[in-house]
Amino acid sequence: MKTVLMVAEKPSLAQSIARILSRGSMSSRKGLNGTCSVHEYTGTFTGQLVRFKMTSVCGHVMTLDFLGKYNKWDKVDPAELFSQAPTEKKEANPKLNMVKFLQVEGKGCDYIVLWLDCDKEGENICFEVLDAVLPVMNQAHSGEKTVFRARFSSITDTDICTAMVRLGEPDHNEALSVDARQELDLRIGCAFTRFQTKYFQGKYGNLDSSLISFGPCQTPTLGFCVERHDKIQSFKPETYWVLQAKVDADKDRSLLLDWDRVRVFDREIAQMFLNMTKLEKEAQVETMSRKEKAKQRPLALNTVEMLRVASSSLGMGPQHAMQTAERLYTQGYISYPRTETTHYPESFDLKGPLRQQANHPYWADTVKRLLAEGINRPRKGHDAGDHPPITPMKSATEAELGGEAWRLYEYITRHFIATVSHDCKYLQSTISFRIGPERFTCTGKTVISPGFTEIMPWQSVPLEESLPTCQRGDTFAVAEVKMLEKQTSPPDYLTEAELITLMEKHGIGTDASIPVHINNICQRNYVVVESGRRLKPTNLGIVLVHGYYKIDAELVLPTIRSAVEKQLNLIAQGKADYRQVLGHTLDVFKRKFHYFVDSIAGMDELMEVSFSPLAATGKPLSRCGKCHRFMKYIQAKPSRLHCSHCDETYTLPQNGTIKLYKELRCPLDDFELVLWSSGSRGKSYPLCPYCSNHPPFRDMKKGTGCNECTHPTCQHSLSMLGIGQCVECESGVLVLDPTSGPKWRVACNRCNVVAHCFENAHRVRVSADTCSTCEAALLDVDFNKARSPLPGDGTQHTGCVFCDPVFQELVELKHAASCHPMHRGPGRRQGRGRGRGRRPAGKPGTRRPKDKMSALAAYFV
DNA sequence: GCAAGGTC
Repeated sequence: MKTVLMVAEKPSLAQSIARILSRGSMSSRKGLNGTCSVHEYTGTFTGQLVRFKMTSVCGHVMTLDFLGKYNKWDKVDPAELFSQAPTEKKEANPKLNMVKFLQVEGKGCDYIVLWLDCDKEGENICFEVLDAVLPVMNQAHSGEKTVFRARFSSITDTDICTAMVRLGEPDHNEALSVDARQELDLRIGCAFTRFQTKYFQGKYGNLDSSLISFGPCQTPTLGFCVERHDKIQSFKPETYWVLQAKVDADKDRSLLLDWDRVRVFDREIAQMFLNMTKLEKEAQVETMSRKEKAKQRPLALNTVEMLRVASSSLGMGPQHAMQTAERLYTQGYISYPRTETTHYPESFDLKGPLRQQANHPYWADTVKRLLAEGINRPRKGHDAGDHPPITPMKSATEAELGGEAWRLYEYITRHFIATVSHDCKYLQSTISFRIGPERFTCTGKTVISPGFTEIMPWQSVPLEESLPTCQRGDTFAVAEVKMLEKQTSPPDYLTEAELITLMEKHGIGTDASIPVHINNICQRNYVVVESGRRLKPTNLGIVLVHGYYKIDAELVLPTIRSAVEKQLNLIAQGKADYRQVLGHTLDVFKRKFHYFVDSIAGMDELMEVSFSPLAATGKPLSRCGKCHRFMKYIQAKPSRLHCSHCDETYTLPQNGTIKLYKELRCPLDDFELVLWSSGSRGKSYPLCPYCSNHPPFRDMKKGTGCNECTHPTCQHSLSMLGIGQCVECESGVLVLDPTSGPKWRVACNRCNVVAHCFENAHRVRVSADTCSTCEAALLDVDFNKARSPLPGDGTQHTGCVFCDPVFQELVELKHAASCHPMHRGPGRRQGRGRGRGRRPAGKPGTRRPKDKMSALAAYFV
């Protein structure tokens, strides 16, 4: 029997599609990466009985990057990134082992059906999948077609089944347009980012951003925020005047009337109108109208609208809202949260999800009534052909979901119920009056039926008293006419919700990437989120945008993305050649880049005003090995040492603190050593600022400390303080932390393993002798006389931390704590209680530390 | 160390 491999874009879709096509009779298993599943069933394909294997990727299989040597910032001129620097495709997520997985599953298959999302990115992923799988599939008989593309517009039985019988071919042009986009974004973004970062970080000490980035999406996003800032700055309040009239409606009620001229900006003219009306005793009714109006129920929910409401009403940032929504999705509470679609397919079962909510403590009444009286068809929205609108899939309570997730879920559910509710109907009454020569109006609204506003009370029509019934010619006594002086007020900073709307309008980013761009400009310290989730640009953000305006405004205009996308669409439609468009666009931006580089002084003038030069920043800390003067420690991101005499800057490891290390010097370059520490519970090691930036030995990497230095005799080096191979990671060596006493520690120089050794020793040295069992270096320990753990009166002991029975009892394995819990990666085990984390000595199957010399030898390869 | 786009 022949086998048909089918591939969707994400695991959840593979499952839904397989369930539809197999009519529920499939067998499922996890793939080798633990993330993607394979669903198998038999059926017919091109008239024969076959075995179907439905699986998925996880988004893009490959990502584009420069060849390794072009990623060395100080060796490559950013201008080379436009053409000379070759690019290569790498696996997008090496942990998922996607290529291997696809090849294992694709081996021996005869046909492949591509079920990737029906957009350009999906089309591109089709070819990534084919590149991986075609080489291992069975050879086709001559002329036989083996590659098919399924095109579907929603995940419904009819659409999926129709797609299966109308298979087409993947569209190479669409895929190529994505290849072009990837290459443009990479080359342009990296060139500008590297140039700006190096230029400004080399001059200023208090930029407070480790990166001065540029990108066709993030830069215009920042541009919107600064544009609003500029409007606020340049705003000049103007005084204006309005007339306000009050008439008596009944004995104890008066109506406030609005002036039809709204306002005037000339006091004397306002005064003239006041004079003409204030003596009038009566207001005459010119017209009275009553109209039934409706406030429409909302369109079904898509991602962007969810993010807007999450920010403006729930006070949740887009990134956080998206993470919360993803969790609700993977736990089965809501449907797929990334969708542009606001329209339910005709066949969509709306009552199913609604019935789920029929017993919910908060909205059972509304839902039951809707089910009994019949739901309203949702409004016709936009169908982007991706996924159905965001819909609650099962009922949940606050206790079950907890705080944030509940609030988002509650909103999604109320919104869903609203979409199948009726519109809100209200009566709008308008009375138009004349007082002397001037006209005034009064409007009032009364609710006829609340409709959806019952479930979305924040959308309710505000309660107002109904207006009196009257007709043309009726008169009301004027109680008062007065003139009010007011001032125009500046706009406020842009809210996140407004920014999302602007980005969507200008096609900057996608539903999935909009939160990422907003997050980027926050993390790079270009804007800060203020109360009400308003985005206020920082000095750095303002200077950058004003600089672009000065040099080349196109770099920050919202059209930069759409202009390029227009070109890319020509490729997708087959109207332009991929190479030509790519070459031409790169050429345009290369010219822009050179012009930008030549004109950078224009941006620098603005920088000078807000930021201090390197030489004027920081505090003196350690001595330079070249001129022996003090270098200044610049704490602001990225932290570094600067020698103003030599005009050299030495970057330091980030996310830690730096101290002078006993005025000790590096034997190689005479620089004073500093001590890097990740916090009281973490790791620390000495570091030579010069070696760390210019590694003295071929095997040493940049950015490392003395604990990775292979100097044969320096007392701070790995050679002198190294003990043995790390018990967890492949390449690390456990090194004695010479500063850790009296709570002595040994820490891996690569991963975050830390072993707490001896609490009450006043001296610990690494011996030249090695353990006869495991060949790790022995430790020579002098314990405190009063609190020695040794039997009898002994205070001195030499032994192996792994094998010596005395030491084994004293060693406890932990993981270094980072400065802040946020910096800890996922899934990292934290230090455990005494005992459990201890190394199980000599237990079969556990990895023994390699001997010290062979571990060291690995460094010299 | 960089972009933007998928997805986990």
